Amino acid sequence: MPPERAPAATTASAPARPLRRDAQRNRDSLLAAARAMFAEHGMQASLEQVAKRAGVAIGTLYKHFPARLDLVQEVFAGKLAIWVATAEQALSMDDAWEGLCLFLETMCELQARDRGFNDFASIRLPETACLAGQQTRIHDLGVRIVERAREQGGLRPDLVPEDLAFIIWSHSRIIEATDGIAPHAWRRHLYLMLDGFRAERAHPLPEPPLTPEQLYRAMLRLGGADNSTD
Amino acid sequence: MPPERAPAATTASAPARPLRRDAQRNRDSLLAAARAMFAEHGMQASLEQVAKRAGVAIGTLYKHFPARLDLVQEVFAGKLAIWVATAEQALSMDDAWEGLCLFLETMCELQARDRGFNDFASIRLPETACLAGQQTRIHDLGVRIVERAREQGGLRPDLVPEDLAFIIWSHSRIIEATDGIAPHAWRRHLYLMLDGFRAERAHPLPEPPLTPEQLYRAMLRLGGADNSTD
DNA sequence: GCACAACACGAGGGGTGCCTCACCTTTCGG
DNA sequence: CCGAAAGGTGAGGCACCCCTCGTGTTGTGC
Repeated sequence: MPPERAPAATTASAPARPLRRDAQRNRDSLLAAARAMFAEHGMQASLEQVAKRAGVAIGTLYKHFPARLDLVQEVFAGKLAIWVATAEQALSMDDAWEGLCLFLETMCELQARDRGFNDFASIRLPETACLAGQQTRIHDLGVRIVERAREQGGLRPDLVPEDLAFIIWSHSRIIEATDGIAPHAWRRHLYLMLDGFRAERAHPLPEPPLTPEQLYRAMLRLGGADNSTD
Repeated sequence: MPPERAPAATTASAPARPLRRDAQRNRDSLLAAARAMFAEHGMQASLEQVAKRAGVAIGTLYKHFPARLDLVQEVFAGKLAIWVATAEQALSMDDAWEGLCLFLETMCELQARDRGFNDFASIRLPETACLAGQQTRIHDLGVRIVERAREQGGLRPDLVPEDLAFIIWSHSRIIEATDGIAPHAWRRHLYLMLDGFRAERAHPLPEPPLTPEQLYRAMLRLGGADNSTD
């Protein structure tokens, strides 16, 4: 267990100990290749394919990114930052309902453009991961966006932040199905769901929401820990 | 390409040429094992595991079911029949909206109880498959259920039968996420979506529905035909 | 321009899963 | 009770993927 990893500047010079020039070049190729592979094939894309696409041996990939998650996190750090920024913008809007729409639409658009991010949004990183903090931040912002929309009266009062997971998961599969066939279909689904989210004329729901623990466990599981039945 | 397959009595005596007793026994074990494996692990469960669970050699499995789809179809024929029967019942109800609810709730419940059926419901079988006709029947019944609910005024007028695929796909992922953690969570999501489906809550949708061709292609793709990017 | 640390390489061991086929074993009709 | 046909078997070929590590290469500071 390596006690620490350098903050890992994504492309440019690093402060601590600048990589050798060939190392930096390979690292960049790997990240570009991974970005492309993950976008096309999802977060589970073969690392050997990534290395091949980067024009680099598999051992080199493992030298730079000992675990798949190291690669995943560097690849998606940027999009996660966009997501966070959008959430902050959404919270700053006067109309909380419009803020919610902006938040969800941006989130779904990020998912739709990148099957890797689609997977990434559905899971929860282990607490030791360096992006775990950003994920927590998104979570907190989401809570506030939902609560504000509820308080302003646009959002139905029985809707809780955990319900947003339904949107993420729904989209995850809808995008898998329609990607390349009907690239904007997800938006129709989103607005159907949003109509279900509105306060006006809401009907009672038959089940309580997920508890935070249930949500956490579900997202962890989608991440990787196999709880098989054996 | 064998020109025909016997209608394949699921467990009992077959009319054409009764299987040898050991063969029948093995066949039944295989079906039981496959039912269990598919229910736990989805339609992609390892066939070698299925054979092992049935206490039978892998070659025997392939002798009875030369292609995975042969096994899948026999396993899910029963549930598909239940689905069809429910759809017919839904159509016979006076209140079309309640019919729609019954139809969707039963469908989702079948999905929730069986990860294999969850996958199965999301795909379209190739036209040569022996259950393809039943799938077409479900599709037709779904169309009539939706149209009737629209005509009676409960369902929003801009909702088309193809939109039901959103529910199937959504649930597919939600069940993957929450199975064993929050076993009824899917119902909350279903009723949120249903609120979005009601005529009284409709707001304009930003995208046209999937065309039947798009839907068909999307479901075919989830089935298996890889359209890779190479 | 040298020497050594940093790095790249890729064969190879381990795992999983698909599917086939040559060779036994069992059943069942006569 | 026998023998032929139906059926069962599982090693093995193939493909994929994971990850490691001993060896060879290259950049860089002096």
